[in-house]
Amino acid sequence: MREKTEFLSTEKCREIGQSCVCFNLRRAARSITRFYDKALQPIGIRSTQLSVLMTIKLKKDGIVLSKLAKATMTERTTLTRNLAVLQKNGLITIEAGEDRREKFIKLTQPGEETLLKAVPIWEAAQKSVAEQLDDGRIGSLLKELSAVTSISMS
Amino acid sequence: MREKTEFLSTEKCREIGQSCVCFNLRRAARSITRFYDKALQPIGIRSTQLSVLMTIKLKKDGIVLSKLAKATMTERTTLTRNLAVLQKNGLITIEAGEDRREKFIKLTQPGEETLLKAVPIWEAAQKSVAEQLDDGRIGSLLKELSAVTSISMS
DNA sequence: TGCCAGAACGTGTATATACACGTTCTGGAG
DNA sequence: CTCCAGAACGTGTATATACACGTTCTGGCA
Repeated sequence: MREKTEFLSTEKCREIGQSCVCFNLRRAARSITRFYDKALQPIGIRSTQLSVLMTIKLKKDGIVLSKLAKATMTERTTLTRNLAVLQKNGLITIEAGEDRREKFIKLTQPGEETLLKAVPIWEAAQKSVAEQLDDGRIGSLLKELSAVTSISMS
Repeated sequence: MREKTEFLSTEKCREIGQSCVCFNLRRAARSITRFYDKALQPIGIRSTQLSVLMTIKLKKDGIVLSKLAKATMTERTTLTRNLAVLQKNGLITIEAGEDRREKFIKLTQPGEETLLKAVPIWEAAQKSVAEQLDDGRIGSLLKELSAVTSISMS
């Protein structure tokens, strides 16, 4: 067992920084989030909230918390906190189900109206992104993101 | 000005959810972060912290906070908080520069050692991701992420 | 019927993120 | 030299994220 002179070259660091899927994905997410959030600012919601509202809207008569968590692929406890904000702002209601363990999430009227106002804003933002990427690249990007999302923890 | 019966179809919602770059990027980022974080758990750092340490390592004699923020594309005030954790855990030092407005960030010895231990872990995680995506797709993914990251706020 | 495994959920704690606003400091214009 | 515009940074506040742990409740088994 002789002493090894371990050494981490700056080259190696640079290579890791440039190729790390996690870092590059997180950085892109921060950037795109700032972009969408700024666009949504006039109607007082953020991109995360929009995606939650959209997912709730998919179910006519409300959706159970844990189902919503599964649909958005958010940690359940994260979603609990996110929903609390939406409830505070009057965009959703949270009520106990018949099975009293369950929480039913529903859109309120203001929630519906916010969604309506959000759609053209979202479309403009999405269009802007599509234009700033080469056309067609959004399709392959989404496909690759989907693959990343379903990476298993084995 | 007649009353419009505004209506948001579930079809539209589904389409938005499936094509929204922001939502899909954030979701993928959450997923990949969980993956890398779990891998890094044995050495007590997270993926975000690893990328910060790596970026610091790129500069021999420390780096000024705002430069580091630019390099990692993190909000400066976000980085301030992230660095506080690394400092608390003894991985970096933060000291005032000659220009007393500036803060110099440097790796400590434990910080260096943590980086060394992180490299093989990172390589294994990255390799695992590469295998679960089709080969070559990482390259195009990184290219598209780079394009997304540089989207302008115009 | 009584009981318990498991489902569904909340809370405590910690990190990550960003905007608005305030503070300190430097360098140069006058 | 004085003063101030701008640089560099911190703090308050709010949202987003996730793990560990605890609580409540349901349905089925003995």
